[in-house]
Amino acid sequence: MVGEQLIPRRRARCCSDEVRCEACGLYALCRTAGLENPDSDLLDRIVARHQPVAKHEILFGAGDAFATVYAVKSGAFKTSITPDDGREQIIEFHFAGELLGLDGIAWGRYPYTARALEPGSVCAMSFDHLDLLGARFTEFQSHLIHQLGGRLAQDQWASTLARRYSAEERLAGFLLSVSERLGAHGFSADEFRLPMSRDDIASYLGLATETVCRLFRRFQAEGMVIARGKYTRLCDLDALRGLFPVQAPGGGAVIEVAAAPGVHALSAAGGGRVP
Amino acid sequence: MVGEQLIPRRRARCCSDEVRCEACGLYALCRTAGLENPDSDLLDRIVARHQPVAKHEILFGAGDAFATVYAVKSGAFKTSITPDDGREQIIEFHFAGELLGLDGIAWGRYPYTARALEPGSVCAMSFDHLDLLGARFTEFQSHLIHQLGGRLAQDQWASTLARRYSAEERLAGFLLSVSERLGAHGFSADEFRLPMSRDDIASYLGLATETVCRLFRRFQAEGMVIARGKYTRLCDLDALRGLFPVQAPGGGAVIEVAAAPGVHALSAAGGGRVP
DNA sequence: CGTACGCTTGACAAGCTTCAACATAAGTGG
DNA sequence: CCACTTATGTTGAAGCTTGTCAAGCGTACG
Repeated sequence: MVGEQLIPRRRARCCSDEVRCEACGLYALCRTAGLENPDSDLLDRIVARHQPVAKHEILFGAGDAFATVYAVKSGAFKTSITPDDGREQIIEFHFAGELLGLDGIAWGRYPYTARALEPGSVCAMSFDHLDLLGARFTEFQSHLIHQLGGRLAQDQWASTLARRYSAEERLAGFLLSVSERLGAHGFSADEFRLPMSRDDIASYLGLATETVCRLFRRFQAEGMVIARGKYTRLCDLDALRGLFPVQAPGGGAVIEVAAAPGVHALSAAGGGRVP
Repeated sequence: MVGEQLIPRRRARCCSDEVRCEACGLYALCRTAGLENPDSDLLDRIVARHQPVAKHEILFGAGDAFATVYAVKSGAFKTSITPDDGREQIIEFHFAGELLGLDGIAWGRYPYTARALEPGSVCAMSFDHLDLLGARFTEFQSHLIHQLGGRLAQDQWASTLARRYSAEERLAGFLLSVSERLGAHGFSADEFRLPMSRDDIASYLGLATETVCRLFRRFQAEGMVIARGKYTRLCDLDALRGLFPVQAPGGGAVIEVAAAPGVHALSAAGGGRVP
């Protein structure tokens, strides 16, 4: 009997730094596994919740056997690979509410290393004992397919972004993307802490650290942002959108779909919007 | 009763330009739908096989409702979007044996346009009547999850490639990727026809057409490739790998996994290799 | 056989990286 | 709590890669 005690949908700190379950990428999967039923301990056998993670802690390493999908509850992570030349290449950043490790499903191993950018917590869903789900397994898969499909479209987009655009456009696109993703999970969309270093941003965008620095300075001189260290405020979203005019397809769709109740992943075209 | 007549696993032209079913990305899904049983017409109600496609023909357009996943049987396709500025941006190329349209699953619409680069044929799997699969639906989903996971890892990789590397490295990586993908589906890995224009390659790699031209010429001058128009021969794979030292993760894994019999998608860590 | 499109090549300009030096912030031990 | 050390961030100048513009060439297709 763990029940509500371990599922604090609304914690004391309402505007806490921890994402609500309803806004988490794992929500649909957890719900399938019995989240809605406090008496069921099925969920607890599949999902280890609220695991604290220290800064710089490694969640999984490149090549580790795939067994778990993580959801970031609070804090932020980076995924990266380190080729032979030793220079770390950032693959993606992962903020509260987003999933980590899905890419390992096909290969059976995680293709990159996941490391915490700051202290935080995760929920860990074990994929080893999904047979416990029984009849719910099919529904579970449907939600998983939705998650994968959404990530696929998002990554195609990020890939295209990186190829086509100039340094200025990339940084604008990056800031807008962070803003949108934080906003989609219930955090402030125009004022936040960028938990990663300038080096990480540069690696992610395929630029030199110095270029990122200069661009932050220029954006600030032009009144578009205020950047003091990791603290970042987007003052003029429209100006940033002017620099990066293309809207990401399905940016927030992952969440909408995942949170929509009763969606049949393979036939529904997005389902209804979450109020 | 169509049976074997419509499933020519070995056509008259053994080394035909058409990929074998066993090497096709849809194979595991087709098998689930009854490919192994010639008497079953279930497959025919779900998959429209060997549809001819003319050069430049559009398979689906950006924004069209998602209903079908295509497998390229022969020929090649490009997927692209055309933003407001009117300049077409290539998202990805798709060769024989590869899937098209998976990205539409989450959004319910195809996020880009798919167009034939040359005359070819496709198999079209309708996602509207999957309820026909009945008890096999779960297995079907497992294979689908594998496909999605594989594509996810591959796209992460392509994205990273585009960001980090110089023009020279990108073209080397591109040629190696084409080589590997063609080889994985039973075609020659060091001598092939590049069906797309230099413009398309440039757009895909985020370079100017002229840069791609100059690089082809330089590669040829250095004896790494022979390029006469679309005909391409990779003479020195090792030299190319020297330019682009990082191995793509799970490059051929999609096929291996999809073709492996009886793999349970969510638990198997890659399964056995296909002989 | 002719025309149109794609491909190739050259000259120049711009943007970004690299290298180097310095400033600031974050961590560490006395 | 402060001084020291190390990592991270910022700024400037020089050079190289790549894009842009312009023109000529080859080839494919009607």
